[in-house]
Amino acid sequence: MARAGLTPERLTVAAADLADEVGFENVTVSALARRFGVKDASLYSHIRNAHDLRSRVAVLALAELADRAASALAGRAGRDALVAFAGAYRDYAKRHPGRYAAAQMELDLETLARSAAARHSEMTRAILRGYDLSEPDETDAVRLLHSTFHGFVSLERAGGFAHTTPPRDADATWSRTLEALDTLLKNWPPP
Amino acid sequence: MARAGLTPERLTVAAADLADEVGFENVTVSALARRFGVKDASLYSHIRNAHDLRSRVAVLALAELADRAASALAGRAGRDALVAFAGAYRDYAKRHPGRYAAAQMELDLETLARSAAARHSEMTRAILRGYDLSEPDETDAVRLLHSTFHGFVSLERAGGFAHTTPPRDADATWSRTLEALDTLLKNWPPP
DNA sequence: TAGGTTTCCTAGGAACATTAGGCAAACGAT
DNA sequence: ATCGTTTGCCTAATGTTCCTAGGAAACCTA
Repeated sequence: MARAGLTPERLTVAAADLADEVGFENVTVSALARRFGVKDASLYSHIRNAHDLRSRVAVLALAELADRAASALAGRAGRDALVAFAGAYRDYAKRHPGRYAAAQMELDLETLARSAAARHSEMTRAILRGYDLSEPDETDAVRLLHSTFHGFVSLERAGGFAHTTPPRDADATWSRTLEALDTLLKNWPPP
Repeated sequence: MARAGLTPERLTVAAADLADEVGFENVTVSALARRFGVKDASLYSHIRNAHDLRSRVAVLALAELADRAASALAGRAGRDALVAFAGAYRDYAKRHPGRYAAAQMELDLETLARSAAARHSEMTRAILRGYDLSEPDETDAVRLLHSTFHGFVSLERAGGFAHTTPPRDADATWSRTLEALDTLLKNWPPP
């Protein structure tokens, strides 16, 4: 019987694609095996278990997201950098809902350490160099930006902005939010 | 055989408690049946299916959260109101991680409409009355506050703030974040 | 081409989700 | 009280998923 050529990497990418198609919560070992035309048990030579598989998707997504953010950031500074970075973030979440959901998964500290999470922080810090903040304000601002981007994207995806009175386009709110954050970083309150 | 006295309400509360103890993703029909000492099948007279059960937990959590926020808000205005509201939000998430995770579940629009989601928006709007914003800025600010609170709590829980250099207490960042948001609302950028 | 390794298989068990149909407890009306 | 009706929990059964153990065939290497 011809072999399917499974590897942890191929499985991870396929699982990520599956997540984008049917939702991260529906990424199962069975579904993935089906996609490769092999039996469930065959996957266990390449991944430890279902949780391991999902973690790998999370790590992949974090890395991809960091790559896009890095590209967006290249050659920009200050407010431009902020807008580009945030745009890359939101765009990725829109295009890859399953991957983005994976990236939000609770990773154990070891996996988190091996992930691109640190790159995300560094990039956010790079943006802040265009403003005038010193520690610990910079760390606080990094966290605030992360929180706001993630919270916005997450609420938008959950339909939290759908039924408001008066109606208001999410894109419009997004630009205004970025303007507001820019203003805030320029007027960061003294201790 | 003595009856167990199951009702949708009791099941929902028990499922919410279970979520806080073992995590929302481990709330299963089987585990809940075990807790009541009945067979799995017995629950299906009271809930439609597993998804229905989890949605009910989500609706419960949203309502509880709205109640706490409302209490926190009572008699306060402006910056005080902002801090109290946000504190209630974060505190609930810390005390009830399973319920909070449930509240983040993607609800279908019908369930969302029957939930306390609208009360949350109204309360956030109430806070903003202490500042000087008019539409559509007010809607944008509501969304920004929601996003930031949710994003912060969500990242904090996922361990996103654990390993930063330099180290920085999450509580400290939280107070500074609220100060910053207060400043921002007082200096909301013109269109 | 023979031996060893890797890859995928079969077989099987445990947990969970769900449906169909049954019996007994609770309840309401006489 | 008792009779019928409703309701609540049961047994039984099916399908899905996760996972382990051990076997056979494909691939690699000497």
